[in-house]
Amino acid sequence: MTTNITLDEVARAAGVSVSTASRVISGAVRVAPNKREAVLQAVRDLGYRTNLIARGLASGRSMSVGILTQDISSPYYGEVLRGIEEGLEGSGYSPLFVSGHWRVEEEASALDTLLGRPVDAMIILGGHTPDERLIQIAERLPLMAVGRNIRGLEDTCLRVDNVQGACSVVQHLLELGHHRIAYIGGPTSHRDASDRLQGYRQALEDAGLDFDEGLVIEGDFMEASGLLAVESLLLRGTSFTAIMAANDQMAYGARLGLFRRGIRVPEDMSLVGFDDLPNSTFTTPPLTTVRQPTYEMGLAAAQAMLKMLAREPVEAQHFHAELKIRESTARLGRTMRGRRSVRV
Amino acid sequence: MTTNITLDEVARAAGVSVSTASRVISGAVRVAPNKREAVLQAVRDLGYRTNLIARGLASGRSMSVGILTQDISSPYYGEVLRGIEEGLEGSGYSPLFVSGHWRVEEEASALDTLLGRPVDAMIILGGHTPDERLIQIAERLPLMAVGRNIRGLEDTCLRVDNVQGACSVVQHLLELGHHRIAYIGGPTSHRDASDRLQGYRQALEDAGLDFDEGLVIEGDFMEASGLLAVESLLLRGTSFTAIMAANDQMAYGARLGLFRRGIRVPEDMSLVGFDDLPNSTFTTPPLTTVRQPTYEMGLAAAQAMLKMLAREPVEAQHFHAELKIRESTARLGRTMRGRRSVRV
DNA sequence: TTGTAGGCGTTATCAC
DNA sequence: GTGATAACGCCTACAA
Repeated sequence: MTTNITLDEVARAAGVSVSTASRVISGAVRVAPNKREAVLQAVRDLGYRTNLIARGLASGRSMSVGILTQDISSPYYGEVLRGIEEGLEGSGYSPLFVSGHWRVEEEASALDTLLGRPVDAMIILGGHTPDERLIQIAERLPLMAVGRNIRGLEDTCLRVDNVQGACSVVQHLLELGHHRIAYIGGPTSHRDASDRLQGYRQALEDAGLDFDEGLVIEGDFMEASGLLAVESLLLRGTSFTAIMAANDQMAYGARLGLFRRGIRVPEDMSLVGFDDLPNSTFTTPPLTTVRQPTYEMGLAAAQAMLKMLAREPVEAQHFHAELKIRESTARLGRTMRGRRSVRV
Repeated sequence: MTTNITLDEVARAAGVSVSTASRVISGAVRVAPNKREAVLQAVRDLGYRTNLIARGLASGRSMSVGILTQDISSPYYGEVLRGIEEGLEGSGYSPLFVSGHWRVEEEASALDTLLGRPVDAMIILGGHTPDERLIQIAERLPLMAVGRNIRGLEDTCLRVDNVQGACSVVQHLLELGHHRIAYIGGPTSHRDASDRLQGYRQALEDAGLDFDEGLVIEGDFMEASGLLAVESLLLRGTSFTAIMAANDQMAYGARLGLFRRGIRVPEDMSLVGFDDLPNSTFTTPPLTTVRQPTYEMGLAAAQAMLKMLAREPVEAQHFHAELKIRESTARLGRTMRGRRSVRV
């Protein structure tokens, strides 16, 4: 039990009524300068702090926004969270983070937690919650989504074009002379994963190349699966000169798998990721990847949400995925003399 | 404005009083089975959800705990946050994360935010907030700290022995035959940093080796500073055969710096980090480092805090730092033939 | 401009 | 067991 100073005591100390004290604290309304000072003085003296719970009940606004993320320690969403935090800075709203771990039931209970608080608005990061549920929630409070597309709420969904991003990777590799590009995909249930795979296929098709099932393998977006994927690909015996992973984490795993086999990147094998995690600048070699403006999207989501809370209209925003060419990709054949076979 | 179903409506629908409805919802007290069922039915029918704000006001407990972290996207604290989340699971308490970014004023306002909500308890992760302030807060509500030591509150501070951890690194390197061990430290204002430096010095002393200023350089715990540190060390012209970084992030940077110079790890140079970030298993080569049980500490912090909330006594807990020997360290001289000079 | 009083949704304290 | 009713701390008409 936290027996705090209440507005009542402040008012008494300042010799004014609670309402006057309230007005001073809340700011907006005009109050006589002398009384205002008296109140502020009392606040300082007593160390008063507005009880946001009480204010929330009285005003009907909790001054908190719910953020449904999938993993609080995810390097990918971490950047988005940072952007959201930044965007909320100084707005008076506090973020309330809950994690869904990509499991529908867990997301559902996390959403219930947020609705039960209740929060004034929500930002949804990815996840598998059905569109219907989100639309339902959006009817009751401002809702923004990052990294997913909700049919009917397109304007409040912040996404990058994963198809295009994946295309640009393939094009880059093709330009470097690679024709046999292995693909380590994400879980097919995941929208980003399917979009990126689609980009890979489309770019190959555009280049007049056949899609080869034998070059594709499915991972789960985690490092270990990238490692295993490389092992599997090598065991298959099909030849390839570049690997494209559907995200950076799997690319890290793939990198290690190649390292274990003594296959050099990029001399023997080009490697590309997707996401441009903070770490990708510092891998050895730095990873060619696709940068999504995750921080910016978090920031934009927060700002758009604040607009909605202020009943201002928000319009659709587009974010571009940008290919970051670093040192994990190289022209095919340039170092052919030192090249080892990638066949096992 | 979220016009929600209220207890009142539920009670009316169930044909009972609000008090009875409240009792059913809250659980504890006994209620006639038939009325209980009627209430639960009404809850389902109307889709009632307890308003935690109102409950908080009435009960004096907000059922939320404040977590002061430094960076919501920090890979190090991320693990702790995950542990805390897990530890709170099913307890009814929700975590409220705020970030201080290692800046005293920002931490102070973050703490104010938490106190103003108000939260029922707090967990402090690192930071530079003065001990006095934390002690002051701890008098009003249960408080646990991870990664810092508050004089007078030792029992509620979860830490690992950084000195010992750093010692074990040096010992490992000495055993491998390294005598010239460069050290990339963290900011001196940082307690973990000074402890680790102390461990480095102490281990050298114990081994009868002189401490060489020229082998030590100060970074800021970020990757880029590790890269710069390697550059500086090489420019100094002093020779060394191993690098010990005060955290993994700087070790990543150092790794890249060495890579750029064509210095191989571990053939030409052994490299050790500290923290065992999730990524360190997947760098090339996997990094020898010191594992701190961060997830476990987060979990333990949450559990201890729940105990305190239940007015149960908590006792001091000790966590051990464990040297994880991986592939970035090797015996000196073993690959001497292929060795390049590390002098520039 | 200021104060009084009612209400926000729930829990807690009483009687019954 | 159950049901009125008074808090909880604040905001906000409404009246002065």
